[in-house]
Amino acid sequence: MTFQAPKGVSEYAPPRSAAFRRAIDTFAAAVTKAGYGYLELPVFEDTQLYARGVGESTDVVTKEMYTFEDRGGRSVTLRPEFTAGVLRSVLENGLHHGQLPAKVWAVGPAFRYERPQAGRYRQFYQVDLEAIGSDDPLVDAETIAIAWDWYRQLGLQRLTLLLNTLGCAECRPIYRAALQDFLRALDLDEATRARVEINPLRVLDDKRPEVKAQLEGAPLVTDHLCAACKAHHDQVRTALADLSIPWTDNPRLVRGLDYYTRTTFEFDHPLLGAQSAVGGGGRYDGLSESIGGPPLPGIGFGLGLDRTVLAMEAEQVAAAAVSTVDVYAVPLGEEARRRAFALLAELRRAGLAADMAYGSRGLKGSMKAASKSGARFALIIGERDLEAGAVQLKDLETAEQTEVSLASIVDTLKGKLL
RNA sequence: GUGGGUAUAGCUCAGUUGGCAGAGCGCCAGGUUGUGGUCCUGGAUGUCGUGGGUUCAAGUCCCAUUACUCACCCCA
Repeated sequence: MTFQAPKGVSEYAPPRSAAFRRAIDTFAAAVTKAGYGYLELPVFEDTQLYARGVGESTDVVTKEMYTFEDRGGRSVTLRPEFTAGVLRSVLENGLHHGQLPAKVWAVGPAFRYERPQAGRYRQFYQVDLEAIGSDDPLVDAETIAIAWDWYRQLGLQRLTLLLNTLGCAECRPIYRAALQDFLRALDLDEATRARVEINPLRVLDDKRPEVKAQLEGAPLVTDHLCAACKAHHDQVRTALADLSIPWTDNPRLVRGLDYYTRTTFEFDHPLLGAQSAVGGGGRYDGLSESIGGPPLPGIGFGLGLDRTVLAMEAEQVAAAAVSTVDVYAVPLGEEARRRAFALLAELRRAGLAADMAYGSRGLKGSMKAASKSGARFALIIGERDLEAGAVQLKDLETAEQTEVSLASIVDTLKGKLL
């Protein structure tokens, strides 16, 4: 073939796509029950929204964005994450003027120009959820619980929830200065030294052994929290404990986006190789103002669907392709094909899932197709049957076959299947 | 952006010191003139990633290139 999918994109064809769909459908049902409304968002935004929202110093903005100029000379960027666009939409649609928090969710692809590897794609999929306009720690706990329960519903047992707090505008600068003092004394490469000056917290996240070793005695946020942040953090943890959700406190958990304040969290899976974070999120109490909105606290998460599917496969809980049809018609001869085709539509209108053997295959081949379709019943329609005004109804599990009149076959099947 | 590995049928992969392009699975057909799953038999599908080079001869050796893949960085 001349064409292949662009480098680094993920795509889902049957039977793998079943797990992908199930993940989305399960999420949609769960968050709808928790009061979240659906947001259908553009897949690209004004480049400045991400530059200012996500943060000029982040890798996402400096080297991973799909940015281009449209024909009108506007700089637009394929979304590298959801939160900035969600907040923009909430503000633009005035949802923050209604009852708070404004609770919304979204799903779809996001884009980052990176070198692909296991679990990391240039076009990847996320479900996203945001609660905007409340600083109640119970809202933090609610979002975490929703993510946790979703993973459990999908059958995932081996996830670890990592939890941290990054402080607020009050206490973070003090901690930041203390951390910088510590980091400047270390033996670090040039890129990391630069990061110490721009965003020292992210140095804590470094996974290289030679750097990790030096970080042993680094000052921790949790020791520099103001009273309000400490109380907030404690209340989040108490709420999680009340829900029997296990977590691991990780004072080194930073996350790569600049807007996070207070609560941050991440879900890690042990079987995914290097890209082990299947989802993550946190609070972003200053984000609204940084994109020109009113002061408006918020919290949310993005959960990676690609990595979730990989985790489901690794834990062997990905849905096996289940039968999608109940009835499979097997016509013999041209006249029978016409009648079967019409009957098929009738069955579907009656609410039954039905398919038939298309093309001119022999009876044996058609029966094989019926068997492979996973249908419970085969409907054999031959010339002899048509003359008798009947069809042969075969139960493909028991191999039991009965003759049913054409006039009553739809009702008969409805009786058996609905 | 940096480093390693791989590329042969629809899929998973074998292919020896360079000597006729292979297996399993899947697909199709037949065994059974109107009956699936099991079984048996047969069949189709290949620019051996691409371009060059060495050689009487290249899937195999050399060079380049592209794609895929894993890891670093970072993140979903």
